[in-house]
Amino acid sequence: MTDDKRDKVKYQPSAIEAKWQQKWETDGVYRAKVDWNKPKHYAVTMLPYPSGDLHMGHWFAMPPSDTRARYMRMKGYNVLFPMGFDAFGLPAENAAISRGIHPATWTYANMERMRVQLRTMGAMFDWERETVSCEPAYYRWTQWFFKKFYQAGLAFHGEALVNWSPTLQTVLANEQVIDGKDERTGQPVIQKMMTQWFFKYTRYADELLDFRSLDWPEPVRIMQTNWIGRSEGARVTFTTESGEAFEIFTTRPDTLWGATFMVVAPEHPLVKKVTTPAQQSAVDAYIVVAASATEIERQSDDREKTGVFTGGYAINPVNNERVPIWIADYVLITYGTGAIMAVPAHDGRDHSFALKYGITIREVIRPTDGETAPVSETPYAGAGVMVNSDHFDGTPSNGEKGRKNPAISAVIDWLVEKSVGKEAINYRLRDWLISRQRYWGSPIPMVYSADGSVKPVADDVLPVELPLDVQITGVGNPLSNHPSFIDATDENGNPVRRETDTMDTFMCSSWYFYRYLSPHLTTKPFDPEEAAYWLPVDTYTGGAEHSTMHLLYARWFAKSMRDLGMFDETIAIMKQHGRDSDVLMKGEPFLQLRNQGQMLGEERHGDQIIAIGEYDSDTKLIAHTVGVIPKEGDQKMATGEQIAARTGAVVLGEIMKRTENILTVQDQAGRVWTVEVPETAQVTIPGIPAPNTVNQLKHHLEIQRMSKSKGNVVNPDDLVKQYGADTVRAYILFGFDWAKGGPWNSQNIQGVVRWLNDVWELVTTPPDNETGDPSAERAAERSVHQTIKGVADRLEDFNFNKAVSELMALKNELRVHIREGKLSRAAWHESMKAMLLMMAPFTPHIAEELWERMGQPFSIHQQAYPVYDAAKAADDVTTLVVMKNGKPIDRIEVPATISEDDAKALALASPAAQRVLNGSAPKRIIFIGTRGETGVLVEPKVNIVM
RNA sequence: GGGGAAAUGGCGGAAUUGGCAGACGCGCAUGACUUAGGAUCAUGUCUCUUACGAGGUGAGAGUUCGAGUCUCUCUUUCCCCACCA
Repeated sequence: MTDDKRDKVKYQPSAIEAKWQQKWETDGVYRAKVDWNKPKHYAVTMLPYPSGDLHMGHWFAMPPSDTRARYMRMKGYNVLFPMGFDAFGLPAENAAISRGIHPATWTYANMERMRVQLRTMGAMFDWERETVSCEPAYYRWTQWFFKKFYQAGLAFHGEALVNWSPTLQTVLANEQVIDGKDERTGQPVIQKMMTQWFFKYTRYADELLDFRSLDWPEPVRIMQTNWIGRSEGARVTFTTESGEAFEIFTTRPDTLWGATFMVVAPEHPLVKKVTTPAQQSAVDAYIVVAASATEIERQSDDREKTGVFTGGYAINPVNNERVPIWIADYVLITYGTGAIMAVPAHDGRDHSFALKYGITIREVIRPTDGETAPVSETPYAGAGVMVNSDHFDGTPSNGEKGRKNPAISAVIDWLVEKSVGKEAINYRLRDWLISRQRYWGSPIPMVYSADGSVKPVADDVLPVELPLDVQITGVGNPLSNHPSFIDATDENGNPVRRETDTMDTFMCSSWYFYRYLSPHLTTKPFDPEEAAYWLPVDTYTGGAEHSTMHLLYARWFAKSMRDLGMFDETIAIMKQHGRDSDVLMKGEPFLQLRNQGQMLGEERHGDQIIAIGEYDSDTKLIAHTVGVIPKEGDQKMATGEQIAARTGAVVLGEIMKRTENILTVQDQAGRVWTVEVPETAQVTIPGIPAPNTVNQLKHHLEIQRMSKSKGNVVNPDDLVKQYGADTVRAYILFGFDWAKGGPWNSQNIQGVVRWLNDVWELVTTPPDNETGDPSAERAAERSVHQTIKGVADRLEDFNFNKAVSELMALKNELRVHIREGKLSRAAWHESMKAMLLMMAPFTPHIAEELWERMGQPFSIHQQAYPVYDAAKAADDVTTLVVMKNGKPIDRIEVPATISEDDAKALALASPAAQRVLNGSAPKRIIFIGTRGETGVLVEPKVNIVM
């Protein structure tokens, strides 16, 4: 290394990153302004909850989204990429309870810290549009939406089960309840009915099933479809012996004649009316037990299906048969009508219930083909013909649901004629329960008059402000204990009592991307002038865990807003500008959706294992005994080593991987062993009762979610300090499949450290030569243009890791040419410029710094993405792969313009082909190859079939 | 229980439409340079085989000239299930 180079300025992220972040901010480089002369791109990444510190999960979500947004900007779009905080929620109250800090103090302090941290990402957030959901200026409009929905009949009062802690006199979140007990106090939690506010979610159920205008991942569409859970069937009215009518929903009205008992949810109002004195105590006891289980537990098969006979009977309207009414917790009051007819012959759950309690099983659908076990043994849910069903006997039931099944169709018509039932569609989707009995949320802007009637507060007094002078103790609801909040007067001066429920925070996050458009507007939730230009969101990115709830709520909101005319003004302005407004009429907030995966904690070192057996090869052991040695078990480990020394046929080390019964074990010397554990081997795992199996060893090598309690949290601030934001960004983009996530690895980051150092070195060290080697310069130009296309294609598809790998490969190749002195200064200049432009979305700071050092005008982030030239990217030669039955046997360099016939001839003449053919004639010769844009053959292959 | 996804070298991952499996990195090995190296540079690095070759994408079957990719069965792991956000 020459002295000249040693004196050069090294790449020091800390010296450049803060400088450029400040410059970008002062120059307003990322301010997004409406400009009808430019195409727009509205990119949103799900806004964070201000939990305290920015964690790797935020870094994993945001910089990639930023990279994509920056790329779109360089492609010529006017890009809006805002940021905000979803600032209401439970953790703030938990902090208040455990640390005595007011939720507002805690939340605002967290946001202050996170803003600073967010800025270190070097993202193009337009901070002038920052939106914070817990500010009165924001939740004023959240309340306004509630009021509009209420006035339109979309909001209503209803009953719902909640987790109620009698000790704390408060409602608990599901996550606060563990094994039926409050996680904080360990006191029992029961399921209690409460009057709550709902939105009519199911009104849009069918429209929400339509994804035709959306570019969304298939799994999300499937999950939402299943979540909505549309099922076709019938509602049938049964009556009790005393004449009480009640409805059931069934998808199988064709099996009505096989209903040998009824099951109602323990919470069903009918229970009180039909329970006989003899059964009263058993029913009461069962209801108490059922109240302690959550819905997920109740639907779980881990629990045995239980139930109690009420003593009451219903009359089956189709045959006037007397059927017993049971209660069982597998029937949920929140689904359907909370009551079912049980047909044990043709439903699995009903079948096991009937067997357990000795209830009659009657076949009413008989399979027409094949041998089938009798229904007394196995329920039958397939196609067949109706039997034991009066005049319907012989009607074919084809196994389909709804009208597509002739048996169901015929029975429904008959039920209607008899006025005992009707065709019905049931949704698994329930109405949206938006009430929360919590403090730290937006108050619901409703008041109760003395006569018990309820009405919204007047628009001009919105927002109903959340009082700050409250004591958060964890007992009771602070708002219910706050007289000056509760007692109010209406616009006529009459005394009223305020609603003390606050809103589900999903309400806040259902419309924040409209508020970004005009966060300071005081007259409307959003400015139609801005909305007409920016809406809808073009690209929405975030975690897949929001697939069903948040995303469905936001879609519901958009459809409701559309139908309430809230986009009318916006649409009028769009039309003035000649923009297609149909996109808003679809009521879809996010046109394109992409999910990132989850960042996991660094792989934990697993426990040591000792495997004793016989060597099968130098690196493989067949074990007859396998034991786990806990980390703290040093003495035992010493014993293990002694055994190792004595017998030799021992492997002692850490499990790296397990596939079936094959363990990969790394010993302390770093050698990797394969340990096969036959079924006969004895496995000992401390803490797990014997006999143990090799499958249970999985717990000893698990990769874990990052969490403070597990002590595997990687702090992004430390990484930024150590490596710089660009390096952290680059590693996140390069080291993972973004859609999948994965475990953090602190070693792998070295790869991108070297990449950026190399780029720095290349750009800051111009070659001296005025002329270069033409073929090398052509090769460099070709690589640059292939990379321009490669990176762009990858970014379109959110394949960040492959995009970075192509940039690395380009750097590698250019470096070789430059080191060999084969690029002229001009060629170097051109290729470096293109490389920096391509890098700018990924590593914005170093790209800007080097751009400046090359004497280019500020800012690189206001330049266009390099233009791809197919002719310059074209290859002169390509590799022809010769295959035998699909397996490559030879490779031949050929001109890229080679014809199919020439390729076949060359392949057959190749030495490898001659050898495998050995004089015989091939069965077939298949040519595989596509012509690229320039007519050049891409990956030509010849497959010789023998 | 219901729903969704995933499984590729020692590790992260790549393979765009069914067409050269392992790109790009990490790590490791050997060498060079160095007072030094956790810097840098060079070379190598799926497995088996002395070689010729053969095999190989969680397991098993199938479709195909050709399967990591499509179909079926199975195993394992992760995520979501309505008051966490």
